[in-house]
Amino acid sequence: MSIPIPTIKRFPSYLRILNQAKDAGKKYISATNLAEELGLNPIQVRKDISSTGIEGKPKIGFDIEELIHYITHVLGWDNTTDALIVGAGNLGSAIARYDGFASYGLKIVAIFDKSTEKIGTSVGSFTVKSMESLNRFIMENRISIAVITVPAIQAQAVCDLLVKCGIRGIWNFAPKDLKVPESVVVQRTDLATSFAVLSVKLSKKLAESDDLDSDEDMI
Amino acid sequence: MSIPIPTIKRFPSYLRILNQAKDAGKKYISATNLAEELGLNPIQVRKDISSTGIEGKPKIGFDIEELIHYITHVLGWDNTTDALIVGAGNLGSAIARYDGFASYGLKIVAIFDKSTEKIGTSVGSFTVKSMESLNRFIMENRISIAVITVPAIQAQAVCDLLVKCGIRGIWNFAPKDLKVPESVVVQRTDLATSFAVLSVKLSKKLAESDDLDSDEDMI
DNA sequence: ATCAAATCGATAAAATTTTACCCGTATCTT
DNA sequence: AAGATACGGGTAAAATTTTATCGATTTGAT
Repeated sequence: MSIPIPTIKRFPSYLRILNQAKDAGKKYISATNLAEELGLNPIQVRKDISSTGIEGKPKIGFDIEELIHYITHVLGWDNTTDALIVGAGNLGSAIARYDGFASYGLKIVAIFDKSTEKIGTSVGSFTVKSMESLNRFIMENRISIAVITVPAIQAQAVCDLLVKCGIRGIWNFAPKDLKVPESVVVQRTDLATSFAVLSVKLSKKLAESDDLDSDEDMI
Repeated sequence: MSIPIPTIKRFPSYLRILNQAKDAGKKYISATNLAEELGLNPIQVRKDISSTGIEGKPKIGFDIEELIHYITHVLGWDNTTDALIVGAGNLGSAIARYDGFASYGLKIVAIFDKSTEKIGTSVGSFTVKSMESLNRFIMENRISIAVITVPAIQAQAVCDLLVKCGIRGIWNFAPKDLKVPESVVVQRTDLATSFAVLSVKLSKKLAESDDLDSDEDMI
């Protein structure tokens, strides 16, 4: 019944390819095709798709529209959710200006910062609001998702405040593991984590090619 | 011998806590302690640490300095690697201005863009360079890592160019699954993927608390 | 109309990752 | 000095995720 997290993580990539294929005028796509496009195992793609309950046709593949519809629904991206950003630094500003969230069903509606120098200035189409106005804003606009882009040292305090204001989902870009009550969901997006994987894979790869080099020398 | 990817992904978090503890003047830390700090299972922490070969002392824990040293080494963060950014948009600029990469052993040394309007302008402490100068720059400075922050539609072309120039590791922020030769490593950092997980967990959580609410109504 | 090729779906095997369990050891308390 | 406690380490079990296998189905070609 519940869909594995790794599958959830692949869904956005599927969506990208599917939308691309749809735009290209295609009506069906096979798991094999999707897999090639993403560098995945076709069997895995079929399994992922099967978790949505959608059925395909042998020799044809899956109905693209149907896949898009169901995956979007499973991700909850078919309804737009309003969110706010706390932290108008480099990253927060970049996120505020990014216009690609619409396709994730996410709509940034405000950005907050505690610095008096930033309050009132504009970031993209927003005017930076004060932390004092945060509580009221969340209540009045029934916001349930917040994006944290403050420095690590302030992250927990901001998080606590957000939770107190009733925020239920936190997308955390600060390099800090936040503690929240059981009723709140935190998802961390950490550059360090991502880069760690790149670092290790790269060293391994470089070591491999060094090995090859020395092998070749021996010929 | 080879360390599991999930372990690698947890290492940066360990490092953060360890450095924090070190700064607080502590000399030892237990797996239990680390686990609490990060919301992990202590057994898992011990297992992760055991993959570095470091041994702890019962009732005391692990030597913090030693842990920091080994984890940093495993991640290859003990030597600084130069990297460049391609794409001086919002995200590229934010990354160029971010000064936290030093602790990952990563040093951004230049930023490139194809837009004639951006070339020559400054982003943080850098001056945006032209794509024409990319090849020469990579050669002369022996760059092996590149960060891609161009729009999805240009990502593959930029990637191909980088590979041709000899780049071996690509940190891809574009929402696109890049195809590269076997000798090149790509790591994608995708906002959509991260947000997908948040979306699904949040809907589940909200559904749960709805259930609770209705349960309570029945009392 | 028959056969080959492509693909799906279900089940099971393999691989990976997480968690449990038990024992030994160092420290602290009384 | 004895015993309780906190913790590490090793082995094994459990859970999760990925991959393989095989039969069934649809299409297109001969």
